[in-house]
Amino acid sequence: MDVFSLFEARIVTALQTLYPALAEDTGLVDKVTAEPPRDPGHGDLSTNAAMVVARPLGKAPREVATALADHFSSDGDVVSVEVAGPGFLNFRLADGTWLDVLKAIGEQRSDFGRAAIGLGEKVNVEFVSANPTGPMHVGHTRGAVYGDALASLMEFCGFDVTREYYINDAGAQVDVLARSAYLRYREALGEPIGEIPKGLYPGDYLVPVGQALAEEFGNSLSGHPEEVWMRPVKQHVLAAMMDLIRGDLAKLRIEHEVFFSERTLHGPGGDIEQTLQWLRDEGLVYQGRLEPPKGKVPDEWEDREQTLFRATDFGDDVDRPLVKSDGSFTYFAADIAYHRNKVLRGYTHQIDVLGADHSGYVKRLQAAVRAVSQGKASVDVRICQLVRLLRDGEPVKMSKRSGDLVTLADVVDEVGPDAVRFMLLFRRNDAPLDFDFALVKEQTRDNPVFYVQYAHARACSAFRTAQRELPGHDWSESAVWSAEVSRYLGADELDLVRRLAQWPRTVTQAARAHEPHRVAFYLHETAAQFHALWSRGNQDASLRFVNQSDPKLTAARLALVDAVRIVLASGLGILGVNAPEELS
RNA sequence: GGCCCCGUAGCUCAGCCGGAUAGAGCAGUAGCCUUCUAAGCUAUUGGUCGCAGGUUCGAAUCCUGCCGGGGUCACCA
Repeated sequence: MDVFSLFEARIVTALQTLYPALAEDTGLVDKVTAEPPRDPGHGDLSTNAAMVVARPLGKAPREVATALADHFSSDGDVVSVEVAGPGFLNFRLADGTWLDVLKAIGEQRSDFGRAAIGLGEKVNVEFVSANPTGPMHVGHTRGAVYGDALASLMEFCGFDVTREYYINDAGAQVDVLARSAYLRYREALGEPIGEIPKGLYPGDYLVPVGQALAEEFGNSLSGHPEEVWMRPVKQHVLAAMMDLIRGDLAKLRIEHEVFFSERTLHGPGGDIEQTLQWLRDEGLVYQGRLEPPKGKVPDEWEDREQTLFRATDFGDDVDRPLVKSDGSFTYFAADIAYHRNKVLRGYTHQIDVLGADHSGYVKRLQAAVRAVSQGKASVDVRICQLVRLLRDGEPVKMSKRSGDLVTLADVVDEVGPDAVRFMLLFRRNDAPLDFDFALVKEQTRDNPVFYVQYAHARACSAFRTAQRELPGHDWSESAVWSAEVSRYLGADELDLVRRLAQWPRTVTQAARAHEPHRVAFYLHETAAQFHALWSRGNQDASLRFVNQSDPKLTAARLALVDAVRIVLASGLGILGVNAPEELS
């Protein structure tokens, strides 16, 4: 139950009743908004309706507003309507309306706020897709958490979501990986290997892979040319790397439903060839030359005729090569085929979560999806900006060359999945982020993760307190909801209900914008309001949720506390953060 | 040089599809615990929303140009 969207619909209906000319205007619903005013002094709900329709009606905004106000003045849910400013309409809603919301929370519980805007539509969220050449490093973490939370958020809004991981297992880097693993295999057989040659992966994580290879194959792969061992080693090491990555993701509570292998797109008759043929049939491929990039020309620039995709027809800046000089397909050719594959699997809504270094890649992906779906599908490419790790206020240095990258596992093991997830989601994805170890591990209100979890734990503790101080009553979470909330809840409590009533609205807006950080901010603000209400009991014991002399009052207040708990748990659930019942 | 992202209080950042007097946290200042609820709360100081135009009833928000910071730029993945 979303009070605001409910009123939005009623206001539109009222407008069309008052002004039949508006019945034709189907765009009206999109333009008219009903939202909580920024200044609570303006009431509970404010609409721009009069200002939006005034011009097409040829009337003054305030005149329309007055007519609307009259229309709603006899409404039972409305206590007062006022025309304000240039033509705003400010509603003050009856307490009963808010108490209805509270009851709805008690009835719907974890389903409160769940929306149907997705209409079961299929959405594919592709995220992480880290190269399968080693463990995940911190740079991958943000995209991983963002993609997962976004997927959960959209599921909560009624989308049929698939979490997908694209495995880049087709390029030359995988051969390098196999060679690196082969070296470790020889090492495991007791051969001296000395320094890891340049160009191979030096990481220790390949040592166990070499040992496993030795166990599986004995020395049967030893002393043979690459043609003999490349296939089995590659297969083995790829599987091992994906296990490693899945393990890293599991630490963050992330699980993909689909792992899509790039390799399966290649080969005769494969998706890439089919896609290329299809593009040729559509006249979207041609042989041509590209201008060298403006500014500084790369040293190895070679002017040659290439097989090009007409990306500019679909909004890209230049046409893009599909075939490399050695005759193999470009990465982008595979990517077109991959996104076409997703379209053929029925995903008209695609979301790609990429790292900051891929920002230049956005337009060509959108062009690709537009082309292969003939405009029927679209992809929203979300770029996650860099995370800077801080320890004692100093940036943590990460050198790729020396191999001392900070891994995802290092960070999660140190601060825990809850803190990592919340901190990364407590910021817009497209803004850079500082991750301060000291702050994230702190257990004070300065740490937003802790602050929200503490609010949840406090809510739970109120029930335990009731049990202790008022024994003999049923203080289960289901029992308190039979309380007479209308009789016992005061103005400050209703203010908290007003905030809880914004939860459904927050959810749908965050989902539409693909911005899970809005959920995190909402939770933080809700926690703050709850903490404030709680603390009134420090000054005045009669304001405490648990009142030893009045079980009925206690029950009513605990219903509210439970509602807070439900919404906090629901939001934390979407973010993939635990909602602990008590803090240790 | 092209493209993308960012520019809001001393610091870190929100600002919902354009909405009313631009918000929060930190830092600063002034308060609240011999803990049934202080891992918390209350009050308060502080801003030419990078600059200049445009669109309109109304712009931090949309458009254009500039300034500053970051990323990226045939064939790598």
